[in-house]
Amino acid sequence: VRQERSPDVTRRAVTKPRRRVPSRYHHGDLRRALLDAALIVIEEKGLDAVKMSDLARTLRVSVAAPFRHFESRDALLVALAEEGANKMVVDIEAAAARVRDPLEAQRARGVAYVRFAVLEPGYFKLLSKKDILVASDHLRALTTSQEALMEPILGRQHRGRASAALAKKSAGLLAAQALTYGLARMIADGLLGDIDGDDAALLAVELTGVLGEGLLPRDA
Amino acid sequence: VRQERSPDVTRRAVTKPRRRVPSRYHHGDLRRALLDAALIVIEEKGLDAVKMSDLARTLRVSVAAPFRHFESRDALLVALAEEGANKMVVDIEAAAARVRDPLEAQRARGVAYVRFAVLEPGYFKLLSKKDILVASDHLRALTTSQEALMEPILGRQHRGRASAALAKKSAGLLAAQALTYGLARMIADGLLGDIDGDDAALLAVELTGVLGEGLLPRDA
DNA sequence: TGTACATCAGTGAACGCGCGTTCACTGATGTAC
DNA sequence: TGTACATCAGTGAACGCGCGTTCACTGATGTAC
Repeated sequence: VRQERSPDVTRRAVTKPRRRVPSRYHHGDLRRALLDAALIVIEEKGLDAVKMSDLARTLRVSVAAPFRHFESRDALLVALAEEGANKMVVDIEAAAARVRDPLEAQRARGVAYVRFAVLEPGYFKLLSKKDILVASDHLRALTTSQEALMEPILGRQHRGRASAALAKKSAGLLAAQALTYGLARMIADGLLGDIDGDDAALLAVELTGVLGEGLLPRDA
Repeated sequence: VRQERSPDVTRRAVTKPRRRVPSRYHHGDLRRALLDAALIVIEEKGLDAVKMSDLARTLRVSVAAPFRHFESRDALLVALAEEGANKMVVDIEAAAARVRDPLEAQRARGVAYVRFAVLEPGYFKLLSKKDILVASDHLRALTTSQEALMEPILGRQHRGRASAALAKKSAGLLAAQALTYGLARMIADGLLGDIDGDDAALLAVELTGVLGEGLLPRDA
């Protein structure tokens, strides 16, 4: 009994990426297809343009079918956001891992972040919707790092050099984040027109370069 | 005849800010009240929460009444955005005018921008909706400055020192904009939690300070 | 000062559409024997 | 290998609600004479 099932399961797993063509009744992998289609809609027309019925129509499936795979529209978007968050983290850490020096690694993260915003505008837009991020513990974790950086800067009690140094370091980190976040958002919001991933990365490199060296003349 | 009207008009203009209390049939200034109410809703619950019928209910007026003053919901939002854009420009230029040195003036603009984002979160959110900005020539003009900065940076043909210098200057300006835009957006998007205008301004001062001096140690 | 009339800014009821979601159903697939 | 049955993933029709917008109307206000 088990002998028969086991190979079956294996074969299916192996051939998974291949289309199952078939009867058009049972869709190959509707769940996957819904996520993919939604992402494309977000890229092209924004989050609000994602309609369950449109997705169904696009995939030539009845309007009720999507609800076999997602409890609600929100659930679909949250699932998509989680995929996006994973991809983003993987991309960014991969970029950082290629560099030894910690400061350069941080810079590489910033560049990768901007690049991600350009290459995956759908995911990026989705990941900047607060109400969607809040809907999942997994996603919430992504966004709770920045606040800690402010404390040393805003804390009025700069007693001693240690805390002044900490404030300076925090300000540097936050400046770097604000800069990369700002650049990414400017691009995503269309303020810089259409640009490709390479140009975006180049901009990120140049701007973080400015941040490193400073705007003011260095009169030794 | 004219003698009678003239003083009337004058008196009305002078006492305009005062409430006209009255019959509750003719609302004192429904147009103004609608804009104010919409702004509050945006601040508290976001743009999508602005419903014409809710505004009407809040102001104790029938659902049809708002349409006597605005052709459509969109028209109301555009009018509000125009007010916001005016206020923003006034605030920013006033801040810049207080400073002599051009570089410091630019920095003051950045600080004022961040402050505006915090003090007027409703206007700020509204002004970052692309489809609303596009709806008015007046607003479109606000957003078409950045793209020009990219050219010198991205232009592959860095022939001669002049263009290299230009690229450097553009990179500096764009870095400053990205940084302030990023900080403002981080705050508006709630990534930094609740902070007040003074803290926001302090953060902006500190971060632009970092940008001025540079992150890397200055080994003379 | 009083009256007629135009105009403005409300009312209240309803329309209509878009869209998420549900329901009872049915065809296809996999498993047990 | 063939048959019975459970289960899964579809269908198609409809519900229902939220909300922008419209329509014919009416009360209030200002102006002309």
